[in-house]
Amino acid sequence: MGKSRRVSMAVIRRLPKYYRYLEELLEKDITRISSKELSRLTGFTASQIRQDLNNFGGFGQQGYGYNVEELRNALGKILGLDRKYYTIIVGAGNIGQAIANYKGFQDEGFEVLALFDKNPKLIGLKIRDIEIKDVDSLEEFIAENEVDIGVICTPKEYSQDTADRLVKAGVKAIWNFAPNDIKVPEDVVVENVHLSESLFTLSYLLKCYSEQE
Amino acid sequence: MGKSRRVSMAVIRRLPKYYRYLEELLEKDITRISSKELSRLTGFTASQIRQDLNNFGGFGQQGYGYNVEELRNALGKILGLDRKYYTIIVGAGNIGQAIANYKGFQDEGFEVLALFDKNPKLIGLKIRDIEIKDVDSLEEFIAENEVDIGVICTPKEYSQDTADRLVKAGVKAIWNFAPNDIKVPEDVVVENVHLSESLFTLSYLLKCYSEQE
DNA sequence: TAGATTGTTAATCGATTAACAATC
DNA sequence: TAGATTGTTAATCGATTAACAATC
Repeated sequence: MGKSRRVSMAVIRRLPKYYRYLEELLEKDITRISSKELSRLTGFTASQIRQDLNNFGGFGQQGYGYNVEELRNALGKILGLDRKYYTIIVGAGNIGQAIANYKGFQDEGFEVLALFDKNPKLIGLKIRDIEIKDVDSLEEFIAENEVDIGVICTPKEYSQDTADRLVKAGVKAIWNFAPNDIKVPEDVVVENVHLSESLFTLSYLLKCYSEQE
Repeated sequence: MGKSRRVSMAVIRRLPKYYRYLEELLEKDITRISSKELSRLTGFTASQIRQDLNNFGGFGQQGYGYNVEELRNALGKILGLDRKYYTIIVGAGNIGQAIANYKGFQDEGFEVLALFDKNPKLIGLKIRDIEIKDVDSLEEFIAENEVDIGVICTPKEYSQDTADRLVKAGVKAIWNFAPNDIKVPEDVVVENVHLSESLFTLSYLLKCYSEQE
């Protein structure tokens, strides 16, 4: 049923933000919202919001706006949050452990099944009740468990090798925290979190602002 | 000397990636590179790369390309990486500790002076040799130390209050890991790392790919 | 010199904004 | 009904790509 033209990445990256604000509104027991009000919250223009949403369907009603709960649910479905995802984390260092510890993802349906590391001092330890396993058993684990998402938290030297192993074992989605890019086949999706790029952007902006004075 | 028209955010966000690949080339002792080769590495078009760089000056040479070291240094200067930054981290939970532990930032000139938390069990502990202090002493610390960047790693309930306090104390740049947006005055720059938005984008993309089959 | 590759201008493409008829 | 606000089309704006003269 893929009737629609492909939705642009610019739109897609705004969806989670809409979803987040709708969750917030729902918590405050607000039942309806107009694109104008949503514009004030998100900083996007009302026109853009209506355009974005209409990529996926007409969720609103003239003269009324949008029902918060309906729109939240619709966006959740669009984002694929209406199901559970099983994840594993490769690299049980600082970032790997921090992600395993973070409960927010669990609440949204992303469950961490296991951590993997090659450091014998870490293997066998538990983060919450998630075991750190020997990375040598990675393929075996994936073969025996449904793994939807592989999270790469290794140093950059191992990120490509880890990606290759995950892909070969059948993982179709990778969340990459290693500070370099990885190559994967076309049917595998990668989302990068390049923290240093984010930090460098901040330092650029800070420089610009201080020069203005 | 602000001669140039303002550079678009799209360009700015590509600069750290150029910088990263140039560092990599330098490590491999490669001395020159053309926009065409850089295109192969980064995935951006050669035309775009030349356009991007020419926002800041003519770093290349016809028939030759770019000198890797020169361009790396030029980009480092543009990004503001030719100086040291003093940072503090507010919120010494999983993510706060992970960032404090990560040595990569230190190597690029970002030094963590202190962590702050309100949990008495954490106050007094050290991450590497960085002390976790009582968040009540935040203002005092900023008054007595040069703090360029404040990193917010608190739960979402405290992010706005933390931002307000940092801003009031004179901090001009905020790196925000809390899963919500914060409001700051115009002369303060904020860079968000919204991990759940990143994860939701991944789940959207995974859904799209699997539906195609 | 001939070949390569830049810097830059012009052309294209896509995304955002504006406008408004439809309608709740 | 009158007012509000959507969905959608058209207009604008900005970013990317193509092309090529300049020149190392």
